Amino acid sequence: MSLPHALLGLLAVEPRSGYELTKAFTAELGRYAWQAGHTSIYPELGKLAERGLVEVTEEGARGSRTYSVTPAGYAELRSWMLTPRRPAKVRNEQVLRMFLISALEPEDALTLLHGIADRSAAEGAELRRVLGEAPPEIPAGADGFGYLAAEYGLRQYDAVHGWARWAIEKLEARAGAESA
Amino acid sequence: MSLPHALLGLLAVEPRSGYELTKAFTAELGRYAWQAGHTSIYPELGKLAERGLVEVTEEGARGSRTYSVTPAGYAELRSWMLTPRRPAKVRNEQVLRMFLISALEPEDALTLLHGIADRSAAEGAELRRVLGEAPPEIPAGADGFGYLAAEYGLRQYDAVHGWARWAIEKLEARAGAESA
DNA sequence: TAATTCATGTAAATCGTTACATGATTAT
DNA sequence: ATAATCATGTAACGATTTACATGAATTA
Repeated sequence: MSLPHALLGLLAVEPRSGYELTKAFTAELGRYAWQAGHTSIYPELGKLAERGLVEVTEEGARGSRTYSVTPAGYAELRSWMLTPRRPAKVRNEQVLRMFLISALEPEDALTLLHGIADRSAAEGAELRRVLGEAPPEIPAGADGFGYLAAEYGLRQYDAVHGWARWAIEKLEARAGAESA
Repeated sequence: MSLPHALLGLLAVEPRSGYELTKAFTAELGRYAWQAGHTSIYPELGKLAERGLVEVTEEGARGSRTYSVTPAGYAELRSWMLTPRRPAKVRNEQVLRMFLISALEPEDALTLLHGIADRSAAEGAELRRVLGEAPPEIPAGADGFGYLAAEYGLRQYDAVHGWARWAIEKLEARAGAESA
């Protein structure tokens, strides 16, 4: 259960409300790393506050509460970040599909692989476009957040794309050899 | 909830018992794609059997039961494989750490990145060694399973390694600029 | 014959998602 | 005024994990 650490990490970068945290999980964070909805975030913030790892440092309009990490919270985050437990929790529906490709008929497998190749190329290009507008160095402090993540996403798309193209070639070679 | 599809996929490649399926989840499948333990696998097999998507095709020693996919089960698998639902479920503790790196002090961030770079290099090398012993073409049928997955893992390690080295360089450049 | 591995299961507790619910503020 | 967005929450259900439990077959 890594949700509490995800929240501590986001709040360590910058204090936020539950609502703002929720938005972070619908962006890249939720897309590549960890998903969570507001119905798990709000109760978890309550638990973290009870444990003294976060605290409400500001209350705003519409009953919004801005949370910050406490020193104890930062210590907990740091410990979790630097001591990876094995095995790490992994769950990725897309990757699962890739692992199961051999279960399909070759024709279906190729259809799926072409879809993966096309999508990874398109999303990589889009991300590259967005990154092209960003500064060439990592901005200091809170602005640096997302910079490393974006580059990770980019390399991820490239890796998936390369793999899909490779797999297509291999499958087509096999099909060719069989019909020959 | 992708567990039923993971099971259908594994059984479509080759009929297995719950025990054998459990072992598959502790190997690469569980490491990169989807985790599950025997306590969720056995009940799920029961549910799939009730729905007519799998059936027991063999009973062996020690009460073991070998399951196979039915035509209906294969149809369900195929449909799930070829129509990716958005957003896909993603949960990866290691990737989460990467996303939260900016929350750490630069010194801690570098420690973490060096650890990631070292581990991805070592695991990539090990996988490369294992793959070096494999045939250069995808084996037909059940033996082809794992071949695509292994190459995916390899490219994954390379991508993570490249990213970590890039991030280390960027962070060191920033640290240098600040102290200058 | 003792330890290990094979092989399956249940129960309780925890975690996560979906559906339901409310009200304040801002933009059109 | 109306719609959209901001902002928080609870309840019920479903999924997952951890702990508990059993016994057969194999290996040392």
